[in-house]
Amino acid sequence: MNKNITLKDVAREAGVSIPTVSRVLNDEKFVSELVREKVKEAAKKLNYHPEWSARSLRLRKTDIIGMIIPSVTDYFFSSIVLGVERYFRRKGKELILFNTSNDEVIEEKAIKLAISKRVEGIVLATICKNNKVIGSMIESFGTPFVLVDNKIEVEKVDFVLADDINGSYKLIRHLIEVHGNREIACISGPFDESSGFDKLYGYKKALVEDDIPVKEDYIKVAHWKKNEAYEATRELLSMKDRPEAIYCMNANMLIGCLRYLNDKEIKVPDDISIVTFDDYDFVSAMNPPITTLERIDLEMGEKAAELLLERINGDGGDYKEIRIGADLVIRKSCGCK
Amino acid sequence: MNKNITLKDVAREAGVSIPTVSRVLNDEKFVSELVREKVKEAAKKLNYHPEWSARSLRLRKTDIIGMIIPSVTDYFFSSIVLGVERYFRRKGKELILFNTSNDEVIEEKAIKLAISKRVEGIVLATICKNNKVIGSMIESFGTPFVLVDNKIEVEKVDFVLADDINGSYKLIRHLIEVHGNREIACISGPFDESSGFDKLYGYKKALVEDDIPVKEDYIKVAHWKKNEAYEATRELLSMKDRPEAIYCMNANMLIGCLRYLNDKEIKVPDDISIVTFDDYDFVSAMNPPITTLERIDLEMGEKAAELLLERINGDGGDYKEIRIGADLVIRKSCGCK
DNA sequence: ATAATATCTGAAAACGTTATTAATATCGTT
DNA sequence: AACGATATTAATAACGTTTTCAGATATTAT
Repeated sequence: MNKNITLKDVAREAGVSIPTVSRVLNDEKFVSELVREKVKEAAKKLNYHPEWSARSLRLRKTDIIGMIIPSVTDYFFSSIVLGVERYFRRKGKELILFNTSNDEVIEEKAIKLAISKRVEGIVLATICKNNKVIGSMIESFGTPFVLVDNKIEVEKVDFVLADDINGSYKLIRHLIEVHGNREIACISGPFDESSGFDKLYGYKKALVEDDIPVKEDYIKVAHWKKNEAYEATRELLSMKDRPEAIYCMNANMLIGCLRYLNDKEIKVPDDISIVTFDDYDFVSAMNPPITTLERIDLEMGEKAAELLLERINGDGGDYKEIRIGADLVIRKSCGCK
Repeated sequence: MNKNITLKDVAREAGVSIPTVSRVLNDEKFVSELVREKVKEAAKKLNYHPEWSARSLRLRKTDIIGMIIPSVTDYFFSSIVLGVERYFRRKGKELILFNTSNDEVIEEKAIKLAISKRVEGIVLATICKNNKVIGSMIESFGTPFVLVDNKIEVEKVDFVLADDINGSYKLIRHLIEVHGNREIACISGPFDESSGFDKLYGYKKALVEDDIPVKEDYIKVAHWKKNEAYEATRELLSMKDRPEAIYCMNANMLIGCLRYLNDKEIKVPDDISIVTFDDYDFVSAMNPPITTLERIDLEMGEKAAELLLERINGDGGDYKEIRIGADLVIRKSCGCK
């Protein structure tokens, strides 16, 4: 284990003072070519790496961004992480990842931890619902936040959200207009999360437009979970007025739904049509491929990162709420050829 | 933006000296109950958070781990990230994520960056092949490394790897012994990566055991990629001696393969059998569900984290190479009922 | 009562960097 | 040749913590 090389060592090697080395390495002006060369050479020779905690202590900036998500193995969130990471990598900032495992307590701790690590900003996909805790935490710190995916009641924060209402609306309208479906069920997220609420709103809006009654029995809340969606599908298919189509509001619930259909050898789209909100690689590899909406997760990640950086740099202006829309991706599971 | 509260502020508030506050907050001995209470109260009142760059500068430890992977959106890697994150979270360490996008140059930069950030250790899933650059970089730094997924020629490093040979072997033996298949093709990773090489080795070993000739035409290298696997599947199915079964060596290539089969409406397992190496959520939701091996990615992540921590703490002992094995998960795509 | 010991507290230094300020060298102009 | 302006360098302080180390106080033993 070789002892760390510091500016002091480089300075001695190059025969100059410490600040001069610092100036060279930070590409500042007011240093002669000769010295510049000497210093660079010495730094290279000694294999110098700056001590970043000293730097950030002095500069009062860490170049670190916090990213707090429920689950990195969720297709949706890992894509957002990619978008955020990619953006900040180009800007010379690092990403610290916090995986809350869908646990509100862990989420709270993660926020506190991130703050105490002096991250410059936080991208947060919260699972918090009506709970005011997170909101007041956010407001009590000076650190900028961008919230993705879910909207909660909190001031002075930017939002990057999916256009849940219109996405749902488009999917359901397709089933109605093109396939003449009227008996359309949905496997839903919880309504106390904005994404669940809005997706349901879009679903209802599409039905109401053709005076199709909204049957409460057709709305199954599966909390974005595979297992619950499996069960929900079972219930839907055992109804006497079995639906003609099922709309899954996320990829996990699609998986649960399809598992049930496979187990019972129920044919898609002959026996029942399926549509889902999120397009991931495997969605198009299904048999049949599933009709869905374009992917927006990467775009959401990049946009969130962009907003956060503006806010960090102090030129964010008014707080924004950005909705990212998506067009239909029509495949076969809805009955299209 | 409220100015940061420091030990100094807390000390003044509590009417004690700075070191005393430090001692209280770090739960050290030699401080009276009275003072302890006063300080804690003051810290809470002022909402004190330690300045972590100062702390790590003084303590010469950062509590930060670097995690370098090719792609966080890959099912395999995101699970490893989860395993690593979960382990280190419990140990009070943070995870900085580097996504190299399968680019060797970015990977090199990521390593250097991680080192200069003084991470205490690095979990690396390298895409490096015969290239000696990464190896010599690793050896030149004092920072502990654990390499996952891929093995390269490098000293003084721990490895956590899948038991690629036996996994492949089990899958192919199942096709041979249970289904009597002899014409078995594979869509493979590149052979200059250990995981590709070893998986191919297991595949051949299984064939040779029954004196089944290894046809080079049946081995298609698709570099773990969806698109290339799509093309490979096309080629395989247009051969005059079309195979009875295809073995996909990772989930991405499975997706590409299935996309082609769906496009051409080729039935699994009636027209062709399919097996794959990795089990992910969607693999069991396919129609039919795909026969595969148990998931080991989470275990790999946790194990890698464990080894790295031992190494950081200096009680790692001899360098290890750990192989994690997995049993078959038999579903319907191989022809089983 | 005194000495010895255990317990508590504060002053000062150090970690490695950058910013400020001051000092020196260089140059062109008169 | 002397002056001021400018370019280059060095000395020093500061960022917020923890770690000596020494001093102070309380406790116990003699």
